[in-house]
Parts: sequence; C-alpha cells; structure tokens
Amino acid sequence: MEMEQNKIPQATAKRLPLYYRFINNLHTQGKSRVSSKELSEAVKVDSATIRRDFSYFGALGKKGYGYNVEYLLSFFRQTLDQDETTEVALIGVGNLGTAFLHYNFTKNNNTKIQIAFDTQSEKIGSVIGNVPIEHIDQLEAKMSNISVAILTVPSSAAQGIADRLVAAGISGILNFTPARITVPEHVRVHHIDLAVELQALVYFLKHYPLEEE
Amino acid sequence: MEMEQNKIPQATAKRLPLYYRFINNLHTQGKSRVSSKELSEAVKVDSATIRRDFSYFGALGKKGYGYNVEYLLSFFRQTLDQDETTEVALIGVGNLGTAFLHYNFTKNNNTKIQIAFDTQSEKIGSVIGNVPIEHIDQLEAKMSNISVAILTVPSSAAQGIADRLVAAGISGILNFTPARITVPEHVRVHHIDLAVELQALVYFLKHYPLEEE
DNA sequence: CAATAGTCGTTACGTTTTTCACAATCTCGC
DNA sequence: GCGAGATTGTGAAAAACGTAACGACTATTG
Repeated sequence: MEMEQNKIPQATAKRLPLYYRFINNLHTQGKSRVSSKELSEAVKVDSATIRRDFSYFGALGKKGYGYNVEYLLSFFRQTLDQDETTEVALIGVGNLGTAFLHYNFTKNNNTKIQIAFDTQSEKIGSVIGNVPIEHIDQLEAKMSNISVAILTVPSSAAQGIADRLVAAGISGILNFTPARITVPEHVRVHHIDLAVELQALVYFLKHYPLEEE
Repeated sequence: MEMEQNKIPQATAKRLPLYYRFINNLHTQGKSRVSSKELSEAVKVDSATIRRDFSYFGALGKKGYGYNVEYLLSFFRQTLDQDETTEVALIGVGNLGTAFLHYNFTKNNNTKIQIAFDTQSEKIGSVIGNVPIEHIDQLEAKMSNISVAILTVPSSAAQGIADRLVAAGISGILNFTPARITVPEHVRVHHIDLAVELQALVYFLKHYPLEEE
C-alpha cells in the first residue's frame, strides 16, 4: 500500500469519486479537454477548490489550456483503484436494499455488490440485479474476502448485525440505519441517515435564507 | 422568521436533527437526565463538540448535573420547528422512492411526505405508506404550498424535473440522483450520492488505515 | 456543613478547509 | 513567431471547525 498520498485532505478524498464520474461523463461525450471552471459548473464545487484538489496529485493540467480529459481519466482510474474491484455485501433486502441491488455500481465504479442477506425466507435463493440473496444465518460462512458491507436493515437489528460483521472481519460499514453503531477502532463506519438529511435541509431552509431573486 | 440564531455554524446545524432524535429516544426510555459524555457515546460525536453545539443556544444544562432531558427535548422541538410540519413531495417512486414512502418520518420528525409522483401508469392512483401517487403531469397543479422535494428519479430525468420544481416555486431539493442539478440561487439543493458515498468509504479504507488491533 | 466528585460553558489553541489573487505559463490565431 | 487571452498551480489569508483544558458551579455524601 503506497502511503505517499497520505497527505491528501479528507475533504478532498471525499470529492474524488465525484470528479471521477464527471470526467468519465466528459470522456463518453467525446470531450478531450476541460477547464477547472467548466468542471466547477458541472460538479458544483468551486474552481479554486478543484485546482487545489488536483494539485495534491501533482501538476495534472497545463496552464492556459486546462486538463486533458483522457489523461485525467487514466490518472483517476489508477488513483481510485478502479482496476481492482472491491467486493461488497449488502445486509437487508428491503426497499432501500433493493434500490442498491438495482444500482449498477460496477459500471462506473470500483465496487460490486457480491452477495446480499435477508431474513425473509421468500427472498432467499432469488437473485436481484445479478446479486444472489442468502439467509442471514449464512453471513459468517459466506463473508470471506468481503471487506465492506452496506447495512440496510431495520435500526433495531443494526447493532447486532454490526457485531456479527465485525466478528466476520469486516473493514468498513456504510450504515443507512438511524442507529449509531458501536464498533472497534479498526472498523470504519460511515453513517448516512436519510431522516437527518431531510430535517437538516428543512432547518437550513428556515434559518439560512438564500439570496432572494 | 427569527434571525437571532444566524450565527450557528453549518456543521452544528447538521448535527441538530441527530441530537433531537437521540434525546427523544432517551425521553421515551424514561431517562430524565443526561450528560454530554453519555450523549457523546450514543451519537458518536465528541462530548466537547456537543457542549459547544448546545452552547450556541444558551445555557441549556446545569454544571455538575448535566442536561434535563425533558427541557432539552422541548427546547429542540421548538428550535427545529417540530410543532409545525413541513410538507414534502417525492418525485420518482422506484425502489429508493418507495423506501422513503415507507419510512415513517412523521413519527420523530417535523416532515411529512404529502404526495408522490411517477410516470408509470400502473402506480398512479395507488397509495404507498399513506402517500397517494399521482402522475408527474400533475406536478405543477398539486405542488401548491409544498416547499421541499425529494428527488429519486433516474439521473437522466433529474435536471428536467428540477426545472419544473423550480418553476412550481420549490425552496429545497434533496437530490438522490447522481446528476448535479443546476437551480437558481434562491433554491437550496442537498446532494446525496449513494455511489460516491460507497466509493469514498472504499477509498478511505485503502488510503487511511485505522489503528490496527 | 465541608469535602468530594461530577459536569457545564467557554476560552484558547491547533487543525483543516476554503478562498483570493496573481505570477507563470500555455494556446491560438494571424 | 508574436501578442492577446486563457488557465493553471500555489502562496498567503481567511474562515470554519474541533478539541483540550479549566474555572465555576452543582449535587451528593458523610
């Protein structure tokens, strides 16, 4: 594992996948060149921030010209390890879980949902979006060499499943339940809380009015 | 609209809904008192940060004692305008949209999905999670007094729908499509990009190793 | 009532992140 | 090959954010 890029700010790291997708779009559209200003309008990130972000990886552009899309794309593919796919498990095949299974991550991404788990027997054995669904009892048995899990179970089950994932050797959990799960230090958890996101938006609307007109 | 709390940092504002929910939980559990340390363990936010966040609203706690759950709850209810429900529209009743419709926001929140729209005729007229589903053609007609929309349509349709929402007088959009939509300055958009979240987690796992052991 | 332990509110400081602004450099048309 | 215009990369400043530390105050116990 190269540690040279250890110095990349977290805020920058979070934007990288976004950049990657839009550069990919540009490439598909046949564009061969792009400026930080254009990219800024597309991804809604300040152009200075984009230039700064890119600069952590060295001089990727040319002054007076901008960035070569092809070069940028191949660079990001390498940086984001697009060549090597990360296998992901999904726990909880409800509506939200199903949405993920239909989401074609592999197309533009380095991730692939390899297997899904649920408790409901009528779902077991079926395949959604090319992903087979197994009974949750099989979790420990079938999680070898899977290091990332998406948690879309009811919140009451979240901590219990998280404990089992940890025991099975998970490295990262994307937690969509409202519960804040507790895990050992070596496991990284990202929380995405849909109700909180909605409420936060409402709060901002009421208390941080934007420019009128 | 009170503007006194204009000075609350955005980072704090984003945490308020989270605090609210956990305080609500404590109240339901019959706890009458809580310290910033306890709350910290529950919501996974540093206790000093919690005290700081609360302090923007004045002295809510008592030294040597902690915070009174009931008081905190009534305070947050007021601050987050929990008494007055915000009506929300949902556009796009796919898997993700359906997940939202089943999510009982109203229970713990000040938001209620009032109406949903889709293009597929077999869904029109049905009701999911108490929310009626209308044809997208009805959008302009039935959006009066709705100021917030959840956008869960295919990304190719995102900008077009966004334009119509803006024309219909929307104030805020929670955008779950990978597309970054363009709107006038007075409309607030929060982007939640599931693929980006997953990729970001993977990137962090590879490049920012956590403490081993 | 004194002593002890607990907890807040806030100050001070360090870190991270964003933004400004411009010299350096490149492109492109003529 | 020159000059006008475009765009990068970055130094420096500002803004935003997080956290350690501690004085002030409270509750509780003996």
